[in-house]
Amino acid sequence: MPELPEVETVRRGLLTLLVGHTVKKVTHDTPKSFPNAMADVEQFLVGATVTDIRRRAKVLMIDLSSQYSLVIHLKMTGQIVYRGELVFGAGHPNDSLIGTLPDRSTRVEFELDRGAKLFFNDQRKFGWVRLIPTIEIPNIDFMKKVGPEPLDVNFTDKEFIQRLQRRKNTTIKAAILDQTVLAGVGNIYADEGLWGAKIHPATRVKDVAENKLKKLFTELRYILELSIEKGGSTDRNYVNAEGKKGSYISFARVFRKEGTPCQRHPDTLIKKIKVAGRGTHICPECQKL
DNA sequence: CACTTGACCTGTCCGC
DNA sequence: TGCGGACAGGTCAAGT
Repeated sequence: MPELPEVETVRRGLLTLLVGHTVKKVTHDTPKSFPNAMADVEQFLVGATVTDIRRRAKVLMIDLSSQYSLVIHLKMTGQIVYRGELVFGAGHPNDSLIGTLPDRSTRVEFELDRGAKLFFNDQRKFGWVRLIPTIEIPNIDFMKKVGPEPLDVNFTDKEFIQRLQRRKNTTIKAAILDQTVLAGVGNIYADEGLWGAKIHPATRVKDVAENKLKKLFTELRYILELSIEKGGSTDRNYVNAEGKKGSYISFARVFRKEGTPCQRHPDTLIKKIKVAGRGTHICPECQKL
């Protein structure tokens, strides 16, 4: 769920809401969600001020004045939600969007100055928050192997094709979901991009013509940009930093559209199949093996 | 090494 | 209505 556009939307929200706040206190209910020693929390988090919010792939980074950062992966059901007296008062309409916090999915609660709070909620406990020195972020395993940012202007379609073709015997869907090939694409945008490029998701990479791969790159970039514009996709759990849902899903052409007509072939219904172990949505007419 | 599958979790939905 | 099982999808570990 939280893929590149969703994490980017959270980043932009936090940039406005969180930068400048000082952390007063931290509590968590699940060691798995926040595995740091409390001694580190006391020394490098409590009393520190938020200086910047960054994103790489689907990973969010909250930089602190202590030269440490909160590194966050939302995985499937993670949420980062800010609640501040300056933005939401009691009875504010946004309260109804996500309910009262903390709730039973709240894993970490950050108390901030000026009465504000930051919540890390995660129903399924796959996500995590880690406090690490800012300078060491590039050395964590994920950062060392993650591929280029799709929206980086220096990432050329030639390189995209080269990186994809390293996985020549796997399916094209598995290849674009592989974070070492390129960063940030998950199940929703994989399906949307493959429909846009008219490629069947189960096609082996080696069997996809280069002009189609080039088209796929263009489509993925277009879709990711459009989704950021729409505030991301809310399928089930995702909300932005203010607890609000995204609207991209209403623009989706195939994702969760099974049984509805294809936009290019009104007589053909979108079908749901399984590729690379994931629910996959296709138009059987424009995406053939 | 390349590739696939299962595990991690919990809530929801579907069929009986 | 209750209950079991399938499903949701990001990443890593373990398996082929």
